[in-house]
Amino acid sequence: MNNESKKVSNEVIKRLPRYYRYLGELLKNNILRVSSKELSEKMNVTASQIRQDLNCFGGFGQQGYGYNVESLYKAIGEILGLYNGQKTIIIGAGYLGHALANYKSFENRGFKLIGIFDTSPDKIGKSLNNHEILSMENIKAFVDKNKPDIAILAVPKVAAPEVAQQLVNLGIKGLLNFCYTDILVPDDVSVENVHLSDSLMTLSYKIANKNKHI
Amino acid sequence: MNNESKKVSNEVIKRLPRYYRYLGELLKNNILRVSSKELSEKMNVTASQIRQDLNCFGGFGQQGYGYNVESLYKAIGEILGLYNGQKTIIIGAGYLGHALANYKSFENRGFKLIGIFDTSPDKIGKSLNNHEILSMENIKAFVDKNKPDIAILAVPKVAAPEVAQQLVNLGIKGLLNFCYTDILVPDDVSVENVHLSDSLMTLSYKIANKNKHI
DNA sequence: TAGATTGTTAATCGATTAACAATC
DNA sequence: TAGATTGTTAATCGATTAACAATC
Repeated sequence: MNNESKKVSNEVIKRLPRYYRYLGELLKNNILRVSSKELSEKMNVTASQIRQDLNCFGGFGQQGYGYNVESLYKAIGEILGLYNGQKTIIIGAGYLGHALANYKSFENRGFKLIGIFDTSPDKIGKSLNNHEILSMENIKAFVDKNKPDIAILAVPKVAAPEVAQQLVNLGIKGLLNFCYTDILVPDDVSVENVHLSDSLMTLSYKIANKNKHI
Repeated sequence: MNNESKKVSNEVIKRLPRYYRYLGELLKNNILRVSSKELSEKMNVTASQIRQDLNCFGGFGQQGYGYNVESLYKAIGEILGLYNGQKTIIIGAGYLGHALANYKSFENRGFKLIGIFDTSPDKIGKSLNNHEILSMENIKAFVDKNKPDIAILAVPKVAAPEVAQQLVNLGIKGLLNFCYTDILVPDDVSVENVHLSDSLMTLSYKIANKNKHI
């Protein structure tokens, strides 16, 4: 579609949310302008990297002045697709599902929670953060009707591959996967994994090998 | 301490848990040996990368044969510090704290949950996965006595910096941070962040820009 | 032994940093 | 205008991949 775009590296993309967060803080503190140098000191990265990263998407700054905080904040939000009102469903109403359903940043960042699903009769029909927990039996009808953009997978690990497959078949194009398994999807579907075990093990490594890194 | 060790890059460290997971699967399926080529096909990485990564820590394979699954699995577990029985506490007994306290992989990977803390009188004294929720007022005494290795931060964002500081002052050397804020710690303390908002935004970007990546 | 596959060195590729002309 | 800071090119650094001798 956009034929002038060169490939933006994954490293850059992973840094965008962090820029967005720091700019949001500045905005909250009524700071109107920031230079790459100032921002780099706050964020503990190089000014050069910030300028390179931003210039993947366009020239947002002004020589001699720096960047307008508000307009850069909005531009990055735009790039991240946060103003698309992405409709989100949560699959699995266990503790993790509860935590996610009550997660404030959700709505704050432009995501709209539109449904929560589970298979357990104990949970179906109950209310969670103003949403009725729906039966997985109704998921097809729901997705056909409401066309969610993102599904958050918070089911037990064993159920993950089947549920993921089902969601992909129904046409969901984005999965946030909390299950401790890699999920195979077609090329036109995006998956982002949150593997708590991996984070915990990485931390464990760092603690165990701290002396080697000082 | 280990003066022959060259610095292991962060990229390599982040991949170790995934190797560990795949080797665990092989082991579960009674597969005794694996070559870097076979593993690379399963994991969708290059065989060269696997061999390079492993050789940061030693020669675990055997020419003409490949790797013994069980001994490599154990070796990586060792490297990750999973057999150190790392004592872990959870700070914050909200939905996220509940999800974490009930997280099975925890104990499966050698971490020992030894305490859960909260500030809310509603929660203190209640039981969570066989642990009594303790008051934050008692944290100093608890840490002094039980010397936990890892603290998982699952408190509201506003409380995060103060609580983190408190934990560091008490001598905790590892923090798993679920709060949406960067935490500043001394050099001898390790922090691993799990920023759900970041993952969600990265996913949002991928969905919004899918066409550019095919 | 012949075949397979490692460990390791060398080549390539990509990401980060530095430098500086352009320009506000 | 002079000073500041960007956008962008060039240099450096590091990570990934390829190649192959060593060896089981």
